[in-house]
Amino acid sequence: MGNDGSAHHRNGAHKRPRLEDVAARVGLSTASVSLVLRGVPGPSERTRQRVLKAAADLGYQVDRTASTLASRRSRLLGVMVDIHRPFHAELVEHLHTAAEKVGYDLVLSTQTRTRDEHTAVETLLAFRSEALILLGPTAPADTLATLDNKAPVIAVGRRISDAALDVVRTADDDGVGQLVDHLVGLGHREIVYVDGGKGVIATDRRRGYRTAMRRHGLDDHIRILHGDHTEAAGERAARKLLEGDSLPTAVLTYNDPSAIGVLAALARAGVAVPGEVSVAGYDDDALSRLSCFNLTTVSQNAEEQAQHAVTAAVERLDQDRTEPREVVLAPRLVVRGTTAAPA
Amino acid sequence: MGNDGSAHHRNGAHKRPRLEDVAARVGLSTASVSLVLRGVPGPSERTRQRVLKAAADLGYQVDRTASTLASRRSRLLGVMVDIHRPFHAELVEHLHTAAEKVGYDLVLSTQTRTRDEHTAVETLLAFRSEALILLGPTAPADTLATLDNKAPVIAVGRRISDAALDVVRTADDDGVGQLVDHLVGLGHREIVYVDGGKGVIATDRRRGYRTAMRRHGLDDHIRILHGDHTEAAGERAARKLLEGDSLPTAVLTYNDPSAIGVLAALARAGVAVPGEVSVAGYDDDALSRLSCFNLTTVSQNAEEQAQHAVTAAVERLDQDRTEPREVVLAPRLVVRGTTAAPA
DNA sequence: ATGACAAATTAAAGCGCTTTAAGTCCTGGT
DNA sequence: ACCAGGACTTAAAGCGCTTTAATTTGTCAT
Repeated sequence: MGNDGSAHHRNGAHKRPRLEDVAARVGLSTASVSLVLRGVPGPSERTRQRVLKAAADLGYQVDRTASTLASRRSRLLGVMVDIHRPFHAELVEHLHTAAEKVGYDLVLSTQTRTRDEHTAVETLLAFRSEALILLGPTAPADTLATLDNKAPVIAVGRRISDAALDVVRTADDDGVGQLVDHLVGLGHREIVYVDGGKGVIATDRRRGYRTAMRRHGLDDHIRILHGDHTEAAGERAARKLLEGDSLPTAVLTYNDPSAIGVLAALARAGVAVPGEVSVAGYDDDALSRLSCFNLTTVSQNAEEQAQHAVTAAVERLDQDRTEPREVVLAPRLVVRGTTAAPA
Repeated sequence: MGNDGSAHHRNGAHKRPRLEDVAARVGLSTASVSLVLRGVPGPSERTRQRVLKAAADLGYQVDRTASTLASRRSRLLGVMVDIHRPFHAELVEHLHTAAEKVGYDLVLSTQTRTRDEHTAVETLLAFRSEALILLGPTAPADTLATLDNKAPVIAVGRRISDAALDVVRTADDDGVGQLVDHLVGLGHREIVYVDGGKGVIATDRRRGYRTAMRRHGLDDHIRILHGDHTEAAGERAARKLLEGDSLPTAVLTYNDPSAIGVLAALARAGVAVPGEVSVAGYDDDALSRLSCFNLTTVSQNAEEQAQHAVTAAVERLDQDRTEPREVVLAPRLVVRGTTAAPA
């Protein structure tokens, strides 16, 4: 059974039903059917019911391309993501619900190792995205500004200086500051920071560390180790620490993978965490939640960022806001098992 | 500087240029411009150059919606992913390059906790995807078969019985078999398997374990512990093992997170890996590559799967293949540091 | 010059929908 | 009866492109 009538796509057997087919079925014009299907007031209740039924019977589904063309609106928000980043996955999830609430749809385009930001964005524009939500864009500010002329750009997760763009991000310096506060509150003074290299975000986090240490009068304890965004960097930094005379009582890192690296190196050297040394990361990766790490970290609140990004887009599109706006959210400290009072 | 001329989207300042604008600029018809821009032979070389230049000057970019409508082809492959799964990210990356090579574009739609497969697929259809590449679909076979009537469906990563669908997957049973072979080759006999619960994939892997054990005459050593796809399941299983009289010499798990759970529980109990017990996972997650785990596992070869999926789609669309085809690839054993000869 | 034929170009008809202006049909008041 | 006005419905003009058939232009042999 079940081998008849399937896989006949090619032979023009049945193309997808059009508005006209539905209209013919109920003996009305396509205009009426369109009205009903879009929920526009006008058609009588009886007509509504008949059209809805006919559409359902035929399995009618509106053709986005046609309706976009006709209405001159796609009601589409283009989202550029890096599909390899778990945090982006979370953002996308919330972007979907936020967008749906205001009647927009999302079209995703990802950058990868072999597909750059530019390509990803072009794709979004080719789909007639009305606004562009860029997650963690790395393009220079003026490139983004140019892009903004084609469609409102909302940059998420990164500070952009000197560009009249909408930006939604968390205060990275504040996040690291919260970590420092947390550790100092526990009694730590020798708190080392493993850096994240160049890049706006790394810069902000580094500054956050410096500022917070100074605020606590720990200027003399400021110590920054070279690093990047990888686990390997964390390991290297930890080994460097282990070579020294005495260990600090706490290590902060640029991000979670780096913290995992620190954790691994310390474990290998038999250093107890958090017994002898406290460790904390940043980003609240899925990684950090693994019970074997149970890493204290900082969460960026994806939901809130997504919500603000969509709101920003809608304000641009439907409420003709024209002034750029920067939304800076406070990150949230997530205390888990790798931080404790010093011995 | 730089505040004039930006953010004027709203005031109808300059809409995106149309074919007609380019045509007007070079004094030709839109037909010619269209021909040139699509690389269709016909226009003279001189015309070609002039059109190309004009298009570049105006920053013209074709409007996909219009051209899809007019040509009755979208040249779009709809890809349903679960954006939270790292492996899907890898697949998407390779799907992009594979699709580009054959002149297709990808449109992505993700399922999430709040957005089910059905919604994701409807979105793909609304964009007029010509074929649907579904990564790890969970819908029942007949649902997929129905869908296949609207557009060719290629299911990736999951076995589908009794449906005339294209399927691309790796042989899960073979993968686990390779792990068993590897361990037996090292001298192991007491090899336990931590199950992945219900689901086609879990079933296949379990069977692979059973079959391989029998093949090695280890029928009496077959032991399957209850589990699922989570780290927590691995931990529970390991604790159960630790409660027993004697530990097995090796533990295989349904997937990598579960193996990580096993690793964590063993570490906590002071059991050396791979000294006392060897452990292996499945999937070659980014997780398993972390140096602190360095987990022996099985890789699914994303690139090859992506390539086959795109090929399958193209065969359906452009070479009117109508017979369904199942491509079963051999997974690849990845030996890392958690497996060794038993003590 | 002239006609034949190839090369280059274009007019015009859609694609499947939305939208606006223009109907059509009732109802009820006068 | 007749008309105003409201409630529905629809004809028709696109949206920005592709594509086919037809037209124009150019080239050459006669």
